[in-house]
Amino acid sequence: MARLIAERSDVLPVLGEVFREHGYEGASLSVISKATGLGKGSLYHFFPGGKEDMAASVLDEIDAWFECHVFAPLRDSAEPSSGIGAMFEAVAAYFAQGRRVCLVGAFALADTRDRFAGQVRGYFARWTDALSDALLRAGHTAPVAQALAEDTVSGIQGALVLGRAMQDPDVFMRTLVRLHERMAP
Amino acid sequence: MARLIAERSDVLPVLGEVFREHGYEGASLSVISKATGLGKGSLYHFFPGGKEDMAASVLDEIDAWFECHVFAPLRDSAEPSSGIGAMFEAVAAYFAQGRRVCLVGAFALADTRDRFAGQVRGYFARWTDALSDALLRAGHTAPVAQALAEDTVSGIQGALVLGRAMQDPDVFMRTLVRLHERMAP
DNA sequence: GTCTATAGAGTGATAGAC
DNA sequence: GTCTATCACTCTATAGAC
Repeated sequence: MARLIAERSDVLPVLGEVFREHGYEGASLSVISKATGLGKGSLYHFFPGGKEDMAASVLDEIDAWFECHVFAPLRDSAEPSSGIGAMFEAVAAYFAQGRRVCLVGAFALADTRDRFAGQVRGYFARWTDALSDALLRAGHTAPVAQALAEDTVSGIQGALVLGRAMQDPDVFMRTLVRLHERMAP
Repeated sequence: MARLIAERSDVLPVLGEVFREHGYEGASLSVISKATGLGKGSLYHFFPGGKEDMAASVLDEIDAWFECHVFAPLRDSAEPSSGIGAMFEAVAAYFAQGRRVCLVGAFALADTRDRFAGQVRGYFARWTDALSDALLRAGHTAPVAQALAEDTVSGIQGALVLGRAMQDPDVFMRTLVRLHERMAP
């Protein structure tokens, strides 16, 4: 019954949802095993480092997705405003209009921060840097671009927290619109 | 050896720090027992409902602190701007200038959201309502007051996430200053 | 004797590693 | 699937205050 269904890359999105729903500690191997349909043996074959390996791989995958759909457009768009527009669209889609939580943000708040400090920090550092760069090219001064970038990235995270807390995804989309409007030069 | 040291109310702040540091799932009874210096017997005497009871009591205590130092001043200050000023001061102190995380926000992002949904939601609902009320009395229109209140509360949460992620507490204080400035009528 | 606060051995269940 | 460690929790025992 070998090599029929799964590849490591097929498992990562499922793993991501499990960690999002249950958190790192709450995602037990039995929950993971059930969600992925893989036995513990297969899981340890794909992720020799166990649960920590799984979470780190999920963070890597998230980072790659944002690099491709958010950070790169911010840096590389000829027209910075279109890169910024792409960012807001990608973010709205990725977080399912506020119904989905940011795993990196959740890891930052929990004790998982220390365990995955480098990946957590890198994700947010690259995001704010890329956005600040785009805002600079859009005509803002360096300190304004820096402040706006910080406010926007943290505003997105805060809206995800508040939306989840209030059980109202609209909070997220409303906030996204206002954050975008504040960037008008 | 009875009735010498501890009262329930003495234990709550310690419990709060334990949950902040380790999260709900990560705060095992042995960690809690060690941190509080209380055996399981005492813990279950004070909190018959076990760990869930402990966390709910901590949330209640946090709520009471904010009610006293944040929500009430927002609602009751003769001069709304002084209530708002008091809020920013209390928030900076409570979150230790960004070195301390918001337990309610962390619970909102994790699977604990469902378990403590009412308390999590109530905390944020009362905060945004009280702030919106103060902003209204400060001269903003109702929709602007509502939007500003939402942006401010979520901005505070986001700054805590970003600051923790970047391991840079200054992010929080910078953001607090900017959030305050945006409220100028 | 009764009540409250305490400690901690002992429970079955379940965790993650392999 | 097997392993050991640890989980949340229960229960018994006991100290002192009334």
